[in-house]
Amino acid sequence: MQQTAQHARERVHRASSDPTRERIVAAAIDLFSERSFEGASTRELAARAGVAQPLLNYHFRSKDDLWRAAADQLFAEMTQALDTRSAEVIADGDVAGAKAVIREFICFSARRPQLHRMITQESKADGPRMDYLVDRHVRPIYERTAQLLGTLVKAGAVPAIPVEHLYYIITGAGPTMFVHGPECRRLTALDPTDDAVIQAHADAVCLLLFGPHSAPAAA
Amino acid sequence: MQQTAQHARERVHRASSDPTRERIVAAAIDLFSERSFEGASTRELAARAGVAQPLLNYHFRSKDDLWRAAADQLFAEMTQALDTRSAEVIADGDVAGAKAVIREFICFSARRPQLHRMITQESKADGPRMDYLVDRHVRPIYERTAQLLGTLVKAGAVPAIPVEHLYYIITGAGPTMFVHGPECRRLTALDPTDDAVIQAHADAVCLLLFGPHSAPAAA
DNA sequence: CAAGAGTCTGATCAATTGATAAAACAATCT
DNA sequence: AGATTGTTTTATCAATTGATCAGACTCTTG
Repeated sequence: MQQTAQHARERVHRASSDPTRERIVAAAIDLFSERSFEGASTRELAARAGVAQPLLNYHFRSKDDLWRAAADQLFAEMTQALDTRSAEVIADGDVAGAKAVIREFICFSARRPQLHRMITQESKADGPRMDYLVDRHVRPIYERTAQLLGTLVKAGAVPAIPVEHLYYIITGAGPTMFVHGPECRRLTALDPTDDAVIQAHADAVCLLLFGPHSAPAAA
Repeated sequence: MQQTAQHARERVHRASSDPTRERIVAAAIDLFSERSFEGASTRELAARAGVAQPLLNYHFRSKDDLWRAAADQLFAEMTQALDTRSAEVIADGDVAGAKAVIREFICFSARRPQLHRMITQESKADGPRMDYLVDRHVRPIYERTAQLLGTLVKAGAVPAIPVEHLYYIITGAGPTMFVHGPECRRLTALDPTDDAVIQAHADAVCLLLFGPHSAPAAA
C-alpha cells in the first residue's frame, strides 16, 4: 500500500512546505469557490495547478479531501488575520478595538472573497460538506463573534439588535460586494479590488453600525 | 421536426398553465438554488418533479434553458412582490414608502431565498449564466434601486453612503440570514422561516438604515 | 371507432466524471 | 553505478452526465 503510506505522510507533517501540494490547494480554492464543488472537475483543477489530473489523488485521498484542505487553508488565513486582535478585544470590551476587528474582517473578505463563496455554496442546504464547515470552522467563529457583538450592544456602541441578526447583517453587508465582485464590476463603476473602494465599504458598514462617532479609518 | 414545433409552443404561450411544466420549473428552482447548476443533475431534477428524465428535454430545449426558465420565474415573483409599490415610491420620493419597499424586499428574500442563492452562485465568476442574469434581470433592478437609494440619501433618510455600497449592504444584510437558512438553524436558536424572526430581521436592518425614527413595523 | 396531435417513458448514445494501475522520472544513499 | 524511496505521468476503469430516438400512452376530433 504505497498510496496509503503517502496519504498518511500528507496528514503528518502539514507544516512542511510542499510547493506542488500548495499549488494544488491554491487552484482548488479558486476553482471550488468560483464553480462550486460539483462544478469544478478534477481535470480543470489539475490544469489550473499545472499538473496531471491523477496527481490530485496522490496528494489527496479524494476530491472531498482536497476540498477540505482548501477550506482549512482559507479559514486558517482568516484566523491569522483576525485572531490575535479579536481575542483580547472580547476580553476587555474595547469598543474601538472591536471596530477595528470588524474593519479587518471586511478587508479580509475583499482580499479573499473565496472564503465566503465557499461558505455560501455549502450553507444553502445540509450535506456532508456543510457538516464539515459548520462543525470545524464556522461554529467557533460564530460563538466568539456573537460574544463580541453582545458586548458591543451592552456597551451601547451599536444599536440594540439581537446578536444573531447582527451576525448575519455584518457577514452579509460586509463581504457581499466582494463575493459578487465580477457582478459588481458590471453593475457599477467601482472596482471591488481597489483599496479605496474596500475602505469606503468598511467606512459605510461601520457608519451604519457605530454611527458617525469616531474617525472613519481606525488603526 | 416535431420536437422543434413543441419547443416553439413552449415559448409562445407562456401564460397558459401547464401543470407538468410548472412542477418541473418548481423543482428546478429548488435544486438549482441548493446545488448549483452543475450540481443538479437532470435525473434528480426529474425525480423531484416526479417525471421521467427525458421529459425535461421535451419541455425545455436544454438544461440551460430550464435554468433560465427557473431564473425568470423567480425574478417574476420578486417583480410582482415589489414593482407596484417601488415604482411610485421613487417618483415622489416617499421615504416611508421606500422603507416599506425595503422591508418587503427582505421578507421576499426570506420567503424565496432561492433567488439570491441562484444569483450568488453565478455572480462569483463571469459566464454565460451570469450574462443572462445581469443583462436580463439584475441590471434593471440595480438601476432602479440605486435611484431609489439616491433619493433616500438626498432626503437625509439614510446616512450619506454612496449608492453602490448601500446596494450591496442591503442586498447582503437583508437576505443572508435566509440564504444561509440551514446554517442559521444550526448556529443559532432561531428559525429563519419563522415570521417573527423575519420581521425582527427587517426591523434590525431598517433600524440600522433609517435609525430609531418611525415604528418598527410599517404597513 | 379510427386518426392524429400532444404528452410521456424506456432504451440508449457519446462525452465527461473521479479514481486506479502501472510505468516513467527524479532524488538520495551506499 | 545500483538500489531504494518518493513524485509525476500516461493509459484506462466504471459510473454518471445531458441529450436523443423510437415507441407507448392520452386525449380530442372526425
